[in-house]
Amino acid sequence: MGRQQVWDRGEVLASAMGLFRRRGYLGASLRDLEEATGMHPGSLYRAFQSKEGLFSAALDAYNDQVVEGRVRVHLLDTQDPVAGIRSFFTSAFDANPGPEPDPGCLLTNTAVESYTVPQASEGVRRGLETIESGFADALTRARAQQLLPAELDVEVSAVQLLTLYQGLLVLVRSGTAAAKLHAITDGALASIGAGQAKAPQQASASRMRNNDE
Amino acid sequence: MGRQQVWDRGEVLASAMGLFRRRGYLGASLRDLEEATGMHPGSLYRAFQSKEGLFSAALDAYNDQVVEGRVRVHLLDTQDPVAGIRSFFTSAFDANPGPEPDPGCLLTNTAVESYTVPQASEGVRRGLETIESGFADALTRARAQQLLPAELDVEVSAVQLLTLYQGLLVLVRSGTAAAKLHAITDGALASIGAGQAKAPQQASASRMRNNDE
DNA sequence: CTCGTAGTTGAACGATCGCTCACAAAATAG
DNA sequence: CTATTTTGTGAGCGATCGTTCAACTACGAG
Repeated sequence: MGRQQVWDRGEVLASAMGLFRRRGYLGASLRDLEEATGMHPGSLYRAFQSKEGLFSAALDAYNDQVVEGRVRVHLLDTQDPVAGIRSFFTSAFDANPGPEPDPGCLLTNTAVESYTVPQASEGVRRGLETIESGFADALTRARAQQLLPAELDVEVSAVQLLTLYQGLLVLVRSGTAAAKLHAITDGALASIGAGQAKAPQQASASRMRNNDE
Repeated sequence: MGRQQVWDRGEVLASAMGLFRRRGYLGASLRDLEEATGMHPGSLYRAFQSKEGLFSAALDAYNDQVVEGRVRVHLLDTQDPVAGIRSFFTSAFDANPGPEPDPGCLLTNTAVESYTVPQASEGVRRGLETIESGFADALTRARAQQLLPAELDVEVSAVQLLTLYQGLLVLVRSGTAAAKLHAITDGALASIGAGQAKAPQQASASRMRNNDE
């Protein structure tokens, strides 16, 4: 019984997530969120109790949809795990269609903003672990396919890739040129020994040199 | 002629810098900044014109003092450049004395918060470049001392270290355990080929395994 | 001692913040 | 229909935001 809900939780969380990714927790005001989601403050607070509650739900949705989706597509379900690692990196800065430069990674941004949203740290931890274990899976398969050196330490390399990836996202936000980001991606693959058995794409031959956008 | 200024610009900027590092630009309110610096709004605005102006000055001071100082001590003035690179990494999460967990890197935080403080991007760029060229200098000297492989590409490795370092700072803010951060540092040195000629400290023998603080 | 100048002080401005709540609207039950 | 329950609506709350400004205080010059 009672009136039926007219808004879709997934759509609302997607809109809120987009705003939080672009502007951060503090930078997204409730008025902004109302406009983005099309909801009114009463309904928002009935559903999520507070701005923090909405953020928490958006972070969970980000983990469940964006992070897990990207990990699955690029790292788990790929035929060529090495190419998957590469595309996992490049898709973070390539293929930003329109005028919006970059939506930002909610995990990276929230980790840095952690002082302001302390109760979100568990969500951040969960997302980072999802990425790390995705790297570990891809590395294990790549090693089994002899695309990587047999003596590669998968656990250590997975953390290394996670760290490089987070650093790359920081550089993306700082406005680093795409060529440099590609060079970093090449270096990441080189550092785990890729290219000693195969060379699936055009060589990484010094894409650097130009420093700016 | 006229009344003489009673506050020290360096001290005021140091206090403001500390607050911005801990809480970010949006998270540090003017009331907070007044308390931290001991100044009153009138004087603050007379001297810095706006909150953004104060932040800009604090970011410049951060580059000139903290970043350049750390780069000089660990990367430029060291006898052993490889050990310097290691200590540059570890000093970002070790040696946090008291209750405060971590002040945060103003470059990392500002890059991520860039939407809110667009005119700070030049300062961020400058700081990142200082670190990168510091790495390049240390790598060049290390290679000359045959501490690193002769075929090492200094430019590529310097960007790689910068990216890893930024990623490390994100992980620090996410509450990653110190053991894991040490393992990342070990991996960073391993990825540039350190340890093939010398082993200046206790081995990196799998410090991993424990996942949490 | 007076005057002009540079610096300090803090009350208070309008705007916006996160949030509440009384009420209206839409659904089911009897 | 009426009664009950759930959801949507939006005016508006107190608090705080970044910022301004008029009064006040210390200095040097004449």
